[in-house]
Formats: sequence, C-alpha cells, structure tokens
Amino acid sequence: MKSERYNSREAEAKWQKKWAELETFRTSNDDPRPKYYVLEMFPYPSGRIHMGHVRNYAMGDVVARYKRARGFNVLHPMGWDAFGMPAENAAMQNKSHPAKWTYENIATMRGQLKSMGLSLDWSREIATCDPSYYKHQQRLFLDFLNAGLVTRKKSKVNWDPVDQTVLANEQVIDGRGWRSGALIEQRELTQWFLKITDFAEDLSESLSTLDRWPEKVRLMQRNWIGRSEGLRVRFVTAPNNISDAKTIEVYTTRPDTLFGAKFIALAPDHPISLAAGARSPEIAAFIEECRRMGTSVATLETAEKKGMDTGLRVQHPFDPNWLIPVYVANFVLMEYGTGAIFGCPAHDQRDLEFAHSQGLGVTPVVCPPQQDPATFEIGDIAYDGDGVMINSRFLDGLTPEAAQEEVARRLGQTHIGNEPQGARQVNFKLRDWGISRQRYWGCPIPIIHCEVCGTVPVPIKDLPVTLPEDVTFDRPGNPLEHHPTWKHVACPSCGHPARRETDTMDTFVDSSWYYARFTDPTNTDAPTSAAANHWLPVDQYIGGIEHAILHLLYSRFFARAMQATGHLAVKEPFAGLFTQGMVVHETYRASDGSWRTPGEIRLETTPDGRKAFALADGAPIDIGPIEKMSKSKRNTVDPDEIIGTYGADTARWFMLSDSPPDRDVIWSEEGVQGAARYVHQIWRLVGELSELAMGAKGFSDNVSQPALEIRKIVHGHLMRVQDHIERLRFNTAIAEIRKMTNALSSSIAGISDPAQITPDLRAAYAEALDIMIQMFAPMMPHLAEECWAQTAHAGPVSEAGWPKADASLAAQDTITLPVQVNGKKRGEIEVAADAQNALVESEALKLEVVARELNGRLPKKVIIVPKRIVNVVV
RNA sequence: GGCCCCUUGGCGAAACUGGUAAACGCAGUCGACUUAAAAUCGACCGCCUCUGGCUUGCGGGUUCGAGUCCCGCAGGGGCCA
Repeated sequence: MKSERYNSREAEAKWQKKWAELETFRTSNDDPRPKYYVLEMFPYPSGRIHMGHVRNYAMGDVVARYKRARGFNVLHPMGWDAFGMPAENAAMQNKSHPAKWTYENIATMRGQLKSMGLSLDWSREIATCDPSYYKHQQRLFLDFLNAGLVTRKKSKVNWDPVDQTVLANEQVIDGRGWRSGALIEQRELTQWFLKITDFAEDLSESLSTLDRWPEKVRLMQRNWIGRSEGLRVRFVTAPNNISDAKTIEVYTTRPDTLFGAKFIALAPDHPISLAAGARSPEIAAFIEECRRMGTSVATLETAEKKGMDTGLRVQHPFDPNWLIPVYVANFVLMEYGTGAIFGCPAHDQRDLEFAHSQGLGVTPVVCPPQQDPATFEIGDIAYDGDGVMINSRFLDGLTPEAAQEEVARRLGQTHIGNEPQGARQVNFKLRDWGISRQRYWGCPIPIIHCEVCGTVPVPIKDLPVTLPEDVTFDRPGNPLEHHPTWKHVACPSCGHPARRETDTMDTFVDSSWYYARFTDPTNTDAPTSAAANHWLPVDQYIGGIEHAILHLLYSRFFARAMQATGHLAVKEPFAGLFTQGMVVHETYRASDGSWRTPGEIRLETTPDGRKAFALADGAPIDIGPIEKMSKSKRNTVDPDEIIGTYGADTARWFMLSDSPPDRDVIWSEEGVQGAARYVHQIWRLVGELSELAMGAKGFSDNVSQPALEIRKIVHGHLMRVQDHIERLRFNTAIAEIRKMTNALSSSIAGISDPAQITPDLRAAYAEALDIMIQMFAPMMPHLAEECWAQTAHAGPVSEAGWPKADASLAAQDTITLPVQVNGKKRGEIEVAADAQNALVESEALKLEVVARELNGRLPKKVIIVPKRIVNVVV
C-alpha cells in the first residue's frame, strides 16, 4: 500500500473519466430490477453553479448512489430550465442572442457538475429551450386546449412595467414583480389560461395522500388553494333609483352571524358599484381612488378600511322590515366569491374596523363560553371563536356550527324567482393560471389568429412552432411582435392571411412536466411514452423550499392534465419531497460600508474573539451577520475554487456534515478544512487497515473475542448508517461513519505486538476495510474508488453493491443500564441483554448509592424499562 | 393580524415511539515531534460554592421519569393576509 498523500485532483479526474467510459450511470428503461427515480430540481443556466446547487446535488447523489448500491435500477437525470428573462436581459446588454448566452452557460455548468462526480445519466440531458423539448410542450398545450383545460379570456392582469410583461398572481410578491421588483400595475389584456381551478378540489384533497412530503409544504399549498365552505346568499334590494338589480348576491363562510349583519360591502368593480358611480361623482371618484390604491390583497388588508354609502338598501333575509345599507368598500375583491360580502362587525376584525369607521354599531351574536350574554360586549377586537348563539332569534342557544346548518336549511327552502335564496358553495382562492408572456425567450404558444376562423390551433404536424433566430432587443416589448415576418402566416383552416400568437408561455410551464420527459427524452413522436408510467412518480424529489407553492403546484396540476389527455397514468408526480436548507455565509463589510468577499479578507482569532482584516491593506473589516450567499452581499464562495483546492469529495462531505439537511448550513473555511483533514485520515487508515488485512482468509468457526469486537463495531455502524441515509439524515450518517473510523483507528493503535494479529483479526480488519469504503462511497465516491482499487478489488466500488449488515452481530450481549432513584441518575449496572426483571432489580438494589438513598427502607416501587433504564422510587 | 415552525455548550449540532442530555464535528487550551512554523499525533474542553450540586429560552403542569407531552409568556423564522 502506498503511503503518499491522497491526490484528489488526479483521482477525481481519473474516476470521472472511467465512469463515463464504462457508462456506469447510464440507465436502461427495461432493466428488470425495481425502479427508483431520484430527481433534484434542475438548474436555471444562469452562468455558473453556486453552493446551493452543490448542496442540492450532493444530497441527491448520495440517495442515487445508495439506492443503486442497494440493487435498484436508479434513474438520476439532469437538464436545464433554460427559458427565461435573464437570457433576454443579457442579450440586450451584450448585443448577443439569448440562445448563445444560454447554451454557453449550459456548457460551463455541465462541466462544473461533472467535476462534482455526480452519478447522473447524461445521455438523458434535456434543455427546455430546445425545439425537441418545446415541440412536445406545444403538443400538450393543444391537447389541453382540446380537452377544455385552456381558455382565453380578457382579464385584469398584473403588468410588470420594467420587464414589460404579465405576471401570474404567484409571481407578484408584496405588490412587486418577483424578478424585477417593480411595482405592479393593473391592465386589461386577453390572455391564455390553464384551468388549474378545474382541479382545485383534488389538488387540495390529495395533499393528504402525500405522506412523504414535508407537512409545511402541504400546509402552504392547502392555504394557497384556499378551499372554504360557505353559503351564497341573495339579499333582496329595496326599491331604489340606483340599480335595477333585484338582488345582491354575497358569499359568506359565516352564515351563522347573519343576525349580526350591519352592512353589505361591494367591490369597487362590482356592477352595482359602477351603477352607483354613474349617478354619483363622489362614488365614482372613490372607485377611481380604490383602483389606484394598488392591487395586491396585502395592500388592501393593511390599508385603512374605507367605503362609501351607495344609498341602496337591502332586506335582511329573515326580516323584510330590517334594511341593511350597501357600501362600496376598498377591501372587497371582485375576483373572490361574488365580489360582495355582508359585514358582521362583532365577529370579523375587518368588518369591525369598517363598522367603527362608518359608525355602524356592533351586535354580538356569538357569546364565548363562560361569558354572560347580558354583559358580553365587543371592544376593538372581533371575536371569532366558538360559543353559543345570542341575539339571533330562532338561532339563539345553538352552536355556530348548528346555526350555519339551520340558516342554510331555511334559505335553501326560501325561493326568489326559481332559485333558492341561499345555496351552499365551496369556494377557492386559487385562480386560473395565466401563462401568456410578452417575451421572446420562451415556448411559443401554438395558435394562429384568423379574422375569419378566430383562434386556430397550429396543426400537430406543423409542430414545433420554432422561435425565429433573427431578432433584435433594441426596444422594449416583445421582439416576436416586432419581427418583420414571423407572425404573418396563412390560416391553417381557411388559408387567409392570419397572425401568429406572439405571446410565449410562462417558464413555469417548462418545468411542470420535465420530470416526465426524462423517462424517454429522445422520443420524437410524443411528449411521453409507457416509460413515464414505469418511472413515475419520482420516488425522491429534492430542492429548495422557495418552490413550495409555484413549481410544485403547477407540476401537480400538469400531471393531472396530462392524465386527462392520456399522456400519463399518475396524477401525483412526486411521491417523496425533500426541501433542503440554504447555504449561508458570514458577511464582511469595510468601514465605508462596502462589502468584501471571503477571498479579500484574513481572519484572526484574538482573545476578544474573531477579527477580520483586509488582505490588501490590513484595514479592519466588520464581521457581519450570516446570510444567504448572494452577489449583492458578496459573501459567495465559488464551487470551482473549492473543488480545485480541496476536491469534490471534500466539498460534498462538508456540505452534508454538521447541519441537518433541511436546515441552513454555514459555509466556513474551517469546516471545509476539517472535511479535507478527514479525507486524508481515511486515506491513512485504509493504508494501515490493508496492511493488517493482508492475506486474510476468512473467519474460523469460533471467532476470537478481539475479532468479534471489530465485527460488532462495523456491523452496528453499518446498520445505523443505512438507517440515517434512508431517512435522509446525512449529518448523522456522517457522524456514524466518523465514529466507526475513530473506533477502528483506536483498535489499530491498541495493537502493541504483531503476535496479537490472529487470522481471525486479519479477517475482521479485511471485512471492516471493505464495509467502511462502501459506506462512505455515496458521499465521497472518488476517494472510495481509489481506496477500493488500492485494496485489490477487481471492479469499481460503484458496481460493488451494498454490504450486508449482520443484525445478530450488531446486537449487544451485555448492556449497561442506568439506575435512577426518584428519576435522578445515581449509578449504573451491567447485566445480560436478556436478563430477567427480577435479576435487574436485585442488581440495582445492591448498588451502594441506592442503598444509601433507601437508608434501610423498602423501595416504594421499582420501574424497569427493559434495555433502557431502572428507576427506584423511594 | 391569523396560521405554522424553531429556541440544547464558545459555534454547527446529537438524543428512534417520554428513559444515561451534549454523540459527531468546528473553534480553543495543554503536551509530543520540529531550529521554528505548518501539517500530524495525544490529552482536556457545559456551568458552579466541585467526594457534591446545577443545566435543554422563561414560568407553570402531567408523569416513577420531560429537551421530548400540555398550558401560558418571551425571542427568532416562515407562509398567508
């Protein structure tokens, strides 16, 4: 065995080349072994990979390599989420083409990922900007259209004035564009929509079946879909000269509070509001003010509740003589429910604030438990808890739940015209997904607008509708719209001159089905084949929590839509989901407030703590808070540099150590150095072990005690490492591996005389060596291959499978039991693992400390939890 | 404002369904090797009034026994509004 230091640079390049030559990670669709599909969220080709990618792909690779070793046929592909705004922005800045920029970035990042030594099947690589991919996406769009899952409608849209494009509600964060950060304006445009709301019920309901998803993500999706059960109630209008509407329809989830109603509030865009506005300049001005105020629900909620009386009155549903005023209000949305609500100030905070501002009074109708109905009053806080109905005539004494039933029953029986006055309705906050984007670098929507025939789908034989290459980015707006010829085509149906749709699809469409395309990526006939149903659902999906709503919800919708159009047999694309934490780093700031990169400073540990100084001039630098790596704070670390300096295995090992994978990990130079040290420790240990294992011949019939000790250590750790990896607890898996190598090191150090090395011990060390290498192979695959080759194994360790853990060896024969007196630990006893309780009790009572505590008395009770603990109660 | 999550040594953390709190690592201290340093190796490393006592953000509760379960409070984070 050679003793020089491990050369990661040489070994990593060598093994990456070897894996490629042997096609070790190429996956066949008709391998008979059980399938396992591991997928990490594919990257956007922004230029270079960052540490977040390294962490994400290191985790996925451990799972892929581990499952592979355990005998699964593993699918572990990689591709590029390659359409999007940054390519166009770069094109504008550099006067180049988005395709050129994108494909150059892909080439760079592919090289970087390859240097990580990931067990990917590169033969399945896809890029969403490639016509061979988006051709099928256009096909899916047309099939969805045919199945009624696509609509085109005029709607109010969120317009990003900087990017000059429409954004989905999901892409508007706090009233600003998710990418540009610009304040969003409202515009009316005709848009293409995917009817995600058709599946709202199932998307919400099926969340309960996703038991290998984080509860947090399921909750976020459930809230986003926002299912609520309520009542649609029609209020009859009193005679008036404002509107000829006979009724106003409201949606409420609290019909029980109907006797606490003080007002009706209409959205500013409600037809009756507009009618009132037409008669009153004051109301018209107010409606205009509401429109300017902003569009996001958040601004509406935090803004002061304002409204104006329309003069209109409606009758209470249970008392025609009770008239309720109708207001136009700034906090009611036309898009949700019916655009009208009834307000019960006592039991809704928003209504209470409005009622206070208008002087409308408050009548409580739900009395909290332990409160006297006679004295119960509402102050500044509305009461939304449970209780008993009061001030509500025939509802008095009921629970709110029973009262809701009763109101629904009665209003269901009262009819206005041919329809009941009240009807139960399930409502969703989820809106249809507007996918039209006025951008060039996206998937063209395969539609032709004909003056004669209307909107005509592009015939499937004419797909793909490809993007023109000769485009310019010298003026704002959509380059496809500006292109001299591209949009002018003949109508496929009547042949008249017609116009192509120039909008392209939201890039979230691209990433909503790529997981299915990976299963048969070269299929030119259809988006998917039978292979998709073999591989899906993805067994383990890994990515950032930032996609908890958008990407994951869209993908779930797409699977359903693809199922409805015969492209897929499953409706849930991801059976297991894991959301990993971010990579964070200290920030460094010079006295003038400018940021410094980790490479520009020198750290020193002084008696008053850690200090930082500028490398250039030695000026003191402030060590700032630990934050997500970002270009603006300049606290990034380049994966290339780390891999170049320490090797991919060290980077991977460190990424997986210390922090639990779902929590943020702090990148520190010291931490990486610790990982690098460990690589060399392993290398030395492998050298020492292989010397001891030299000429090993297997175990004798009666294995010697020292050899048995080694075997117990190894098999015990093997079982625990398996368990940790299965549960994606990489940090504790690594701790177990370190414990094992520590134990093996001290075992070797304990050998003082070569005569101690019996044939059994040799065999034990040989076994330990193999198992150890196989155990860390998923995390540090290059080092493992190099060690495996050094220990005279024929094939690569990546083809060697997983060692079989012997549970009987892992079990202990004698155990140390802690002994407590009144729940406080006083001592311990050593007993056989299968010792009877009576024996354990007598051993425990024999302890001097226990006798002292007992002081001659008999114990009140002795609790023995087998293999756990003894507690003597005095 | 509502809902959810988190809070354990100097730091990252571990502790499976309530059963020896602090495994594993980082930083640090001391020692060995070295002319010296780095690297490496060995020992120590929660707190205190230290043969003992205390300790999982704070206060209470359930239990033979609570980091773990329940109630209240504080601080931090996330999502929704």
